[in-house]
Amino acid sequence: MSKNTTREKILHRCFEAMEVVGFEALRADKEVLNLNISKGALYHYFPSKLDIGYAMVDEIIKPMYEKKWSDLINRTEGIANCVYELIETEKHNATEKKILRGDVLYNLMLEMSGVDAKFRQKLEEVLELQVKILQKALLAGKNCNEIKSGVDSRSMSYLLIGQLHGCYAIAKTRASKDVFTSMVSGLQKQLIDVLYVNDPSRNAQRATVASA
Amino acid sequence: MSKNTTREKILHRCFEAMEVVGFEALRADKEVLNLNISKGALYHYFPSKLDIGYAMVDEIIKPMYEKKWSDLINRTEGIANCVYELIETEKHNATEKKILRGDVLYNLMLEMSGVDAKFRQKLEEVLELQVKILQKALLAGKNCNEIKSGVDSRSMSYLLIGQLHGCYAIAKTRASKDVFTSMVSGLQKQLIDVLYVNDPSRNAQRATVASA
DNA sequence: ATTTTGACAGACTAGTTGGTATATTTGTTC
DNA sequence: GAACAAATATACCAACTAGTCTGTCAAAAT
Repeated sequence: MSKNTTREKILHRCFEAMEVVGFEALRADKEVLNLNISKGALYHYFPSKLDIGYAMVDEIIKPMYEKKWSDLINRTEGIANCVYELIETEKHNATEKKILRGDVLYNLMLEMSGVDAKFRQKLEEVLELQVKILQKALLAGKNCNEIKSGVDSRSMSYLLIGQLHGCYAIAKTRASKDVFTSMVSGLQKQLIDVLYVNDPSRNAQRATVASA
Repeated sequence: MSKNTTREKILHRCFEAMEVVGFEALRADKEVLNLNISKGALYHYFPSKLDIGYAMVDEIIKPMYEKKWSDLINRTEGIANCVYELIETEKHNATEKKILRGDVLYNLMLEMSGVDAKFRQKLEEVLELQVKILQKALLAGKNCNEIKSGVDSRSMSYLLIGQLHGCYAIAKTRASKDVFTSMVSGLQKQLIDVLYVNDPSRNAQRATVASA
């Protein structure tokens, strides 16, 4: 987390740039030059541009998306509500600028999955990590009778992640935050029908989701 | 449709290449060289690479996605079934290779929406075209009591397109056709709960979808 | 018949790319 | 303080990029 070492400074700077322009359009040397780090230092820490990409996925993106769903980890009750609130958070975190950029992971997935096998594999890991968290949570939700017993937790987890992706993608092309929030709201409504035994949007109780 | 003229040959060759590698990675001059068309000819018909992109969207992609939903156009009955079958078609058309490539439009949306404003606008048009067809169909579906009256046809149309996108995106990174088909099946199940008055998957009657 | 035009050919250019070679500095170990 | 390795700087490079330039050639217009 500390950005003290040269390597970490390089990594975070490149990540910030890549968030905006994508991986292929990232000019790593020019980015680090703005930090008064030379090309020599860059290639001292990373043998190639792709290796910077791998490191970004492993060291920044993966933890980022684990944290995103962290409220669900090891939770045994209030699952339905927690899932609902996490999706709600997604809406609240959206800004016009972020929507134009889209979601880093999703962008990378589409950009790099077909370009480099190792990159694809690393992105798949991040995807799988999220799916596993969700899957476990949905299973727990079924156990405490919050989530309908008919749903297959694994495929539902994939679908949920994919659906969120869809919202980002459409909103990016529509270039509208409102499109995003209304699509996510639509998604939530759908989930209420499909997933939940009770309607979590009716829970007036304070959000069980920590603001960490 | 006829690929007889030089311009059309250029356009279709570039499109085929772009389907695989994306727009930025497309080397238009090298592609057309394989057709024994020179760089001079290329830049005779298109002032810039971006203009090739615009033409591809307008002249190839847009009609392609209109055709995709064409069975719904002006339909006044059997809407629910038709939507269901069109999604079913999506599954059947999937091949391992196609899934690795992903969906052309969705790929372009993520790649180009943030890069070039005119490109974004043209992609938005294709999106809007699809949404309008779906929206009209859902509305008609409500009229003939096939589709639940509670659904907002416009936002549901967006969501549906987005959800399909999500399936493509995840399946691309998971590099698996099976992931795609199972996600789409999950989506269909969801739609049955959310959208339809009756369950169209139970309609054993021959598909109302023409194979055109 | 001559000029004009549209369709093409292909060598060339200016700029950029990711990456390397080599040199120098800094820190560490004996 | 000599020896050695890690860290950093910088000039350089080959490959590649989109796009341009000049020119040819055949058909149409005058």
